[in-house]
Amino acid sequence: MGENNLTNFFSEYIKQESIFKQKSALQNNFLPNEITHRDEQIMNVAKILAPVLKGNKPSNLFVYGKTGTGKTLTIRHITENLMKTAETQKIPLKVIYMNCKMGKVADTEYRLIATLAREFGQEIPITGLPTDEIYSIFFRCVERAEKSVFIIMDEIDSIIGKIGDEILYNLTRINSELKKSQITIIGISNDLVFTDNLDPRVKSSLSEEEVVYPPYNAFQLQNILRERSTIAFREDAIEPGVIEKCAALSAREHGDARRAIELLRVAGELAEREQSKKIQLSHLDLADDKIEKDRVLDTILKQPKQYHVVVYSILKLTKNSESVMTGEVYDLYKNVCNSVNLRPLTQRRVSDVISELDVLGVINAKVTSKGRYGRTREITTEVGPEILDEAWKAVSEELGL
DNA sequence: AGTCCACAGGAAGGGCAGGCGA
DNA sequence: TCGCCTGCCCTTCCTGTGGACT
Repeated sequence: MGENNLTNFFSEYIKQESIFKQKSALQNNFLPNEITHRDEQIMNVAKILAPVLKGNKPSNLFVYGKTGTGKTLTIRHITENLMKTAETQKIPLKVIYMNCKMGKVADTEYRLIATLAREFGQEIPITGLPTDEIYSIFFRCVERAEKSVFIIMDEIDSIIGKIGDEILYNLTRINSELKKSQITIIGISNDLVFTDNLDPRVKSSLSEEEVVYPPYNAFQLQNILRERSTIAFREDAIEPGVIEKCAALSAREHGDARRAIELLRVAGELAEREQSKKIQLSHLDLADDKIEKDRVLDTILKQPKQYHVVVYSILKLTKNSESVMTGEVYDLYKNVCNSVNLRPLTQRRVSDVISELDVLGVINAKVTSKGRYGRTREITTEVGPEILDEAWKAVSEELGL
């Protein structure tokens, strides 16, 4: 492309009206004014938390629901409103939001409590203090603040899985020693059976109240998408039927609104890149593929090198035949390892790698018996051919083959 | 009915990194 | 800062097994 062409392209690009009016409305940290189809949950949570406005301690609360059911969104919505009211009424309230999945912030007991204490302006060394000390520092901070404190622990299942439930026990116990302040814990979890694995003492004190968020159905997703799209897109930027199809595609999975919104955003981006004036049904299909492709590629590339060799071997073998067996994969795997100077893992381990890849949804591996010819896994690749191609290219390149 | 293939997948332990308490 | 502990990856060794073949 010559220089003039390029200049033309850029000036044309500026002139071209964007499909988007406010793209941030489709970003996942967007906080809409109105939340659709969650009235019941919002009212329940609001009733549980409201006593704080009269100086009483609200019950601890647990919120369950699969991803994209509006848990984080509604809790943020409610607490923000609560804060406003508390401010005008001069009620001392502090809300701390923590996402427990964020590494380095809240992935150990020490860090988590330290993060909480820092919220009160307390300086805490990154390491070095005994955990007891951290607790008492935190305790003093809270007591000095003379406030009602809400601690929102999002994705709480992920830390409890990692560091155990003792931390929750300690946090709830602190409460009985506080005189001028009080702590209310709001746990948010994707895992519906999460509390079953908790220590009974923790369980009873923590899930004093529970609110469950069911998945959205296709109809509800449509409404949500409509609402967001009127903010996000120019008028008439969407062909009829697009919203309906987008909702249907996502409802088919498990009513994940986050995914539905992402799908619409990616479709919009693709439409814009094609310089199309409207989002069409075909853009949705492309977006669906793109998201899946990115997901698969992402998960593959995130794995260590050994896994790449296994994936490489599987992809190479499945080019010629529908399905392959563990043994074939392992033979090729060993050869490939030799040619890229990598010490091969044992078959036992590769067998585990294969089943891990299966769990990740990169491949399909089913144990079958071939009778006289043994028992093995039948490995197939279920994702589309163009995804395989990209994966193949990425992995080959990475291995230098 | 019995054999036997080609693995699956459990158990135990080695070795290593990274975090923890002192 | 250093040893200790823990969790993770991996190996070794092992037993288990569905069904085509004899």
